Amino acid sequence: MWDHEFRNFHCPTDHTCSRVSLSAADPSSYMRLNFTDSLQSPIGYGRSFEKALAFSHSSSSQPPFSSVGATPNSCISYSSTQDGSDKSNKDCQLKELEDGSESSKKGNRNKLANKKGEKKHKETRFAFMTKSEVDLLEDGYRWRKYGQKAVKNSPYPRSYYRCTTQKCRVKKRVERSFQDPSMVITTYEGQHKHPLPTTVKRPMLFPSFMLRPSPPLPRRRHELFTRMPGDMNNYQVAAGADSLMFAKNFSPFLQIPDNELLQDMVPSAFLKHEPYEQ
DNA sequence: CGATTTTGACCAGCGC
DNA sequence: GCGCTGGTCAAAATCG
Repeated sequence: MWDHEFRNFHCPTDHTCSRVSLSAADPSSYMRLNFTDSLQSPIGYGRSFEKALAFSHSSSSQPPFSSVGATPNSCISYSSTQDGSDKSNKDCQLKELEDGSESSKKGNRNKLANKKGEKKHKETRFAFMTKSEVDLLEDGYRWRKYGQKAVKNSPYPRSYYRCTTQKCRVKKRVERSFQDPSMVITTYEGQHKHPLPTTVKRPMLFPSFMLRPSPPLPRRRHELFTRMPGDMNNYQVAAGADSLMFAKNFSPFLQIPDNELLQDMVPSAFLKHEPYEQ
């Protein structure tokens, strides 16, 4: 069950992918992953999530990796360190975030970005699972749905959203696990470079409501689960929607101060605020 | 009436 | 080359 769920999150090769970069500002800080055999098993879904890996493995009593110099504004992405070589493990490489030009004209969009010999650039992705009744969790940003596709072997469709902020190219995908319909898989792609919208609703999971002393409890819960394939019964509850202090609960893998937020540690590469670039 | 969602069509990448 | 699949577009429908 779980193996299927996270097939896309595996390193899609049989290489040892053992480094997780934690901080965009400080590349020297990183977490080290000790992948289990299950993670190194060849898998069939290689096209997704090969750039970012943000799940922690909790099937053993020992944390599978420890944080080293993690910063609050850490970004989690993933790369391979096998032999220090890139040639044979392209699916595991870490790539820096880039802003490509937008080419959305029908019929031209992919041709322009995919000239002869050039591979289409893929933004860094970050994926996580939440337990929720609703598919779309509030993260403080405004999203516009631009597509929905049926997922193979699943009765639940995958929805595609784009950040509504002008010039922001961040996307996210939301799909419900067909093995455990209570679980929602959310995948962020790209990085926000603008502030949170001022008119947005209070985020359910992400932190703007932390600015308020005692926010009312949301009616729906979003619990963030972080784990890797293995023991389904041993996942980590990393976040509860009624509190953003959950970050400390995440700490078996990420050492986050008590007052830090999920936004500060997990999807920060995608949610962190930087001066808006016009 | 503008913003958002729905949905069928289209396109590219990949495997066979 | 062909079929499958994932991702995106854009017109129409719906919403607020």
